[in-house]
Amino acid sequence: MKEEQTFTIKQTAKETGISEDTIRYYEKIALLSRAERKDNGHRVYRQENIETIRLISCLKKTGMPLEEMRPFLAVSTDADPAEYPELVELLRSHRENIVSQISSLQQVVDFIDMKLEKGRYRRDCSDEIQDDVSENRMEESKPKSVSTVQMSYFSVSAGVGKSPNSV
Amino acid sequence: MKEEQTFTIKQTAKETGISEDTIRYYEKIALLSRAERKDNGHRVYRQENIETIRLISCLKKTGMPLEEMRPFLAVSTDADPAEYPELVELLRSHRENIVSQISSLQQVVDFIDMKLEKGRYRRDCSDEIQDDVSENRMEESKPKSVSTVQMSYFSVSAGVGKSPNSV
DNA sequence: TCTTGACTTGGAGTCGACTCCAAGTTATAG
DNA sequence: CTATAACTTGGAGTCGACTCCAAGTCAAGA
Repeated sequence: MKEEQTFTIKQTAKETGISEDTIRYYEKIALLSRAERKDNGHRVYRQENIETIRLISCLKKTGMPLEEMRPFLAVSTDADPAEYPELVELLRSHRENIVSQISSLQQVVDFIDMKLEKGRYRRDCSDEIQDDVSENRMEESKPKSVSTVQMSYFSVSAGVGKSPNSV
Repeated sequence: MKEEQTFTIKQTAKETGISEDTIRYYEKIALLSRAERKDNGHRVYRQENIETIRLISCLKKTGMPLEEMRPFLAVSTDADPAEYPELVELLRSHRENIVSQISSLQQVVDFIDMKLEKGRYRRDCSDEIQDDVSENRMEESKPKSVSTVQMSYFSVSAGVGKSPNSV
C-alpha cells in the first residue's frame, strides 16, 4: 500500500487539463515546487501534486494572477491557515473579490437571458469593489461611485431611462 | 433637451474606471467605434458610449478576451439579437461558460470558507465543461473525465480519502 | 545497432492587453 | 505672448502567461 500511484507529466497534463509545457513553466517559476525525478530525470507526480495543479487551475478560473496564488498554495500544502493571520486576511479579501465577481457574472448572465428573451430590461453590472486589489498602477484611486448608475446594457441608441447624474 | 450631456475622455475614464489610454486603445483596435470629435479633434463621449465601455469592462470581468466581445458589442448597439441566429448561439454558449465559471468561483468561495472555518472538507472544483471554447490550441481534446475526482484542496500531504481510480 | 518515443533543459518567441512616450495642436489663464 | 493643461497621433515598450524549439538523455523494440 506504499504504492501511491504516480503519474508522468503527460498523464498529469491530461489529468489536470494543464499542458505539459505549462506544468513545467509553473515549476520553472516556482509556483509548483520542484517535482520529484526518477533516475532518468523524468518528473514524477502523485495525487497530491495533481491536486495542487488543479487548485492552480481553479484559481486561474477566478482570474487570479499566478503571482497571487503563491500564498494560496502555501495554505494549500500547509495545514491550517488560522496560524497565519495575514493569510487569513488574504483569504478573506479574495473571497470578497470572488463574491463580487460572481455577481458581475450573474449580471452578465441576466443580460444574456434578457437578450435571449428579447426583453428590454436594464441591468447594472458595476460592482462596488474596485478591482485594483492586485493592481496598483492606476493613478486615479477615487472611489468612483458608480454603484447607482444604471447600466442599460446594449444601450439601445441611448434610449433607456438614463438619468444624467453627472458624477 | 437636445443637450445630451457629453464627456471628455478623461471624464469617461473616471466614469467607467477604464483608463484613457485603454479607451483609446479600444478605439484603435476598433472594439469601440471611432468616437465623435470636437472641432479641435478631441473625443466626445455620451452616455451611450459610456454604457458600451461599461459593457466591455463587465465582459472583461468574465474573462472574455477582447476579440470575443465584438459580437456582443454588436448585439449591444444593435437592437434585437433574435434576428441573428449565430449571435444567439454565441450568447447561449457564453452563458453556459459563465454559469460554469460561477460554479467554479463558488467552489473557491467554499474552499476559502472551509479554510477560514478550519474545517477539513473536500471540495471539487473541476467543472464539466472544457474551457477551450475560445482556445483551440490544445492537441489533447479528450473529455478528461475528472468530474468525479475528489479535489481535496490544500491536499494535506496526501492524507484525505483518495481513491486512486487510475483514469 | 539503430530508431522511436517520452522525456529533459535553457532559452527564444508569441500573444493579448495594455502602458508609456514624444511630438504636435488648441484653448485658456496670467 | 507665453506657458499650462488637455487633448491628439503613431508607435514603441512592457508584462504575464504561456508556447515552441533545439539539443540532449534514456529505455525499449525491430
